[in-house]
Amino acid sequence: MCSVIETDCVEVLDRIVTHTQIRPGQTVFEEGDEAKYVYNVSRGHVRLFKLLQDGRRQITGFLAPGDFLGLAARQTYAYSAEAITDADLCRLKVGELENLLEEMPPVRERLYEIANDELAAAQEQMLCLGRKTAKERVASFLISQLRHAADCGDGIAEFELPMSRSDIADYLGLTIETVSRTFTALREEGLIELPSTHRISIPSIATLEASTEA
Amino acid sequence: MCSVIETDCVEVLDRIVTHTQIRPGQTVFEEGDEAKYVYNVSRGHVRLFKLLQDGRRQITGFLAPGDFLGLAARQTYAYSAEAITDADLCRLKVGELENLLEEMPPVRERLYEIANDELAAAQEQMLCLGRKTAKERVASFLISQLRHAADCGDGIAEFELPMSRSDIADYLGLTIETVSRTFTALREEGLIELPSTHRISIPSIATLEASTEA
DNA sequence: ACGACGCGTTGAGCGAGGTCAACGCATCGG
DNA sequence: CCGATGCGTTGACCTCGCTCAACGCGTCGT
Repeated sequence: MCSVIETDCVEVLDRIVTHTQIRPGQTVFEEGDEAKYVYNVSRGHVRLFKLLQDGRRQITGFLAPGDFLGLAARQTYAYSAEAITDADLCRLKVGELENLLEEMPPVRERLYEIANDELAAAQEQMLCLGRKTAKERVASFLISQLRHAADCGDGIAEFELPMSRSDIADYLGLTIETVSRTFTALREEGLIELPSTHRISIPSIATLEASTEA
Repeated sequence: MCSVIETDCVEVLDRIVTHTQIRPGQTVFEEGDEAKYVYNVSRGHVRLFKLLQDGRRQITGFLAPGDFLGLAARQTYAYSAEAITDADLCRLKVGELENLLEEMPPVRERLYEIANDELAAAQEQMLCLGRKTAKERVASFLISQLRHAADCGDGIAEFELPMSRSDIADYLGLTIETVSRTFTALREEGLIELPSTHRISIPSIATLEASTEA
């Protein structure tokens, strides 16, 4: 299922791609490593993050099946990547990717689009981190996770959160405790339901969306 | 000086580009506007930002001469843009840009690089907003502004801050007062000097850099 | 010349979210 | 079967940065 680039050329890809499996918590690469490979997530979930020297962590994104990893085209990776769940990745040497790009120019166009989508998401996240309250951040996060889940199938407003409270906290610039308290508060207000710790149900998307700002 | 794309093809550009001048505070475009044009800053400084309904503002970036505006390639702009100082922009219809891209494929490659640089900067900023203290944020900001200024000439560690305290606050996810107090604190610690309100001098870059984290 | 205004600074008090600590609950290995 | 471990929740307290307010200073229009 590495076919996300272009469904036509799966056979070409199969020849130059390596499949790997990783376990929860396992590192794909670390910030500063030489950027030899580009990856695509075919199963499971991955977190991307940056660390400060004293261990403070900022998660810059979560990846789901179909998402790319390490496209940044710099000499070294600008962030670290770890599996959240069991995951399958397919891996491609950056040199091979460049060959591919010369053979198939529209692929570069597609990569450009991906970069711009990520950029737009990053700017939205800056707004979140810089200007929203804890409640607004959590609500925004849940809405965006819902959209992601909705794309991948069912229209129903219930979905799985594969990441831990600690991951959510480090994504939203909060502490574990604040995330937990905010979930509880949202539940008590009837904005969300928590069938289990990692499962979210949203009775009224519009109402929750209203509490993502103002 | 729109020649930043490719020095070779200035003549081609001159035919399809329009020059405009804008005054401090004037809007270039607003979030949600139809993205008809791409711009390049040839003089002055510009701020990019997103707003919440109640007026809270997050500045996502500052542009200096040579920087591009509105490259995001979506249907509508994902953020607003305003002049900080008097500024000259050159403007290009997105359609024209696409023609240009087909004539000169390496330009697309360049745009891809630009997008990735912006993405890396955005991720660094997320780390700042999500996990750094006020002092660390201001120090990080000053170091990055210094690097920008250093690229554009003099190796000396003194430079101009074209933006107001309010802009800095909205970029760093702080209030005006906290920014002001932090400047004062950094000055009292000898980490920076303030020859005037919008002028910064850094006696020891290494020392200031050390206070951008941990 | 001068009041008005915008911008930056400083002070006093407050509150959202952080810190520290205890506890519940599920999972797991012995 | 049971203690250990990891994760999430809850409570009590504290602190960093926010709010509100006053003031200084430079600029501008009249």
